[in-house]
Amino acid sequence: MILSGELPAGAQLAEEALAERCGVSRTPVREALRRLESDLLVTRTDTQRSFVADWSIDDVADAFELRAMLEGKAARRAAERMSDAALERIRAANRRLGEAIRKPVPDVTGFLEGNRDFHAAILDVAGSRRLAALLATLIEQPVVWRTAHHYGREALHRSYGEHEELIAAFARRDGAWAEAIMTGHILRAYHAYADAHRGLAEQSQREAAE
Amino acid sequence: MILSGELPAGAQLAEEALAERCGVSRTPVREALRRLESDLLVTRTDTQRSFVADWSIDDVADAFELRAMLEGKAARRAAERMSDAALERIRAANRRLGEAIRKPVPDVTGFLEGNRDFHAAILDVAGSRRLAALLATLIEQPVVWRTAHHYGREALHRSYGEHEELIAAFARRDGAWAEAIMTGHILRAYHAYADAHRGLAEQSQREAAE
DNA sequence: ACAAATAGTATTGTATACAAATCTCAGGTC
DNA sequence: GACCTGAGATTTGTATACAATACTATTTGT
Repeated sequence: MILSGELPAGAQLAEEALAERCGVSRTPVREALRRLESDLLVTRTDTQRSFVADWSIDDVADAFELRAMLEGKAARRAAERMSDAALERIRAANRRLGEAIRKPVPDVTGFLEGNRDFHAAILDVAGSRRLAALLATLIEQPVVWRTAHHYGREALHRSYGEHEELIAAFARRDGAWAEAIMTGHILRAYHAYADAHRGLAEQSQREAAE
Repeated sequence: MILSGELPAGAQLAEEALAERCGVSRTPVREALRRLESDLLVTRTDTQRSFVADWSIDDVADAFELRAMLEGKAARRAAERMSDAALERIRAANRRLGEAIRKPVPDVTGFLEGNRDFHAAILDVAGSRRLAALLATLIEQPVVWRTAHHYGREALHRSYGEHEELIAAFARRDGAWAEAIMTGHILRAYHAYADAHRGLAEQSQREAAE
């Protein structure tokens, strides 16, 4: 509900109300709220009231910056530990992603699935449960999720191309190269989002002026 | 209980049993288990049974490596945003730490408090809620907690000295310098732990041989 | 008119009951 | 002897009730 915007930023999340809305009791709602809070999607006041977190543009930059660092680190470790079997799995994920975006109408859902598999496979090879746990809290964020739908065809193809370059770095077991490409890959995604967001903000300003 | 070793690695954590042991109902026990699970202090099987996580030496290395990276990043950001007031707060924390270790019998608890304040102040100045959230899951770990008690007087003084050097980097607003010192500071703590741990392992092997 | 107090409402915390899933182990089969 | 099967015991998931806390709005005193 938060991701889809059904619950706007700042809305109070009363357990009872959510429970009724979802057709369950307060117990599972409480656990969900705790999890969302640890992901910073929900904030709590000092008196334990929950609200939908308000993601300022600075928060978004912050999240992307950290994600760039951690995914870069993961790519470096993955390159240093890459097996032939794992490399093939990563290649397969990017092939699927490539097919999705070459369709007459780009298949954004297919792109997202391939993208997820691609990054998950790298994280597996990196072999750090802790790194995986930290990244898990950063990747399923509202911003990441909404971004892809704003992508144009050329942005999708650029992602595919960067993935291919990562695969080249993995094939050579070059950790430094892999880290550099991955860091750039994430930061480019951030700027694509920031540009789109700026565009949207200006558009709503124009609308307000009319 | 996990930190003190009262619950050994691998022990099953049944909600009912813990609830009785702590004199509360299952509800708060469940929430605590979820939190500990997200900190990787507790693991769950695919069928939702909880056990005390087994921290291999590789897991410890993993945690320290990530902590070194993230605290290094925090130190860099802090140096770039440092105010005079914040710098004074950091200096005060290290003064307290210095007094604790100069006593006839080093005050380890005082050292730990000063150390915590020192690192917390840096994290505040770094100004990234997200970075703070990620680090929170890494710092209160069993290993970190037990390590300080193995420290000798010279190790405590070395920590104090490294903190002083960090303060010098902060005073000059030199992010790269601060990051380098902080990364080294954490990695040195890791190797101090690893050495002590190796010593303990050999000792228990000798005991088993008798 | 403004601030403090207070009563009533809303919300969260905890305990408990029962349902659903999982595990254990004895007994049977090949 | 190894492997399946199923009944009983354990354990977790969810619903619900009540207690404790926090919020809101009205009243009351200055």
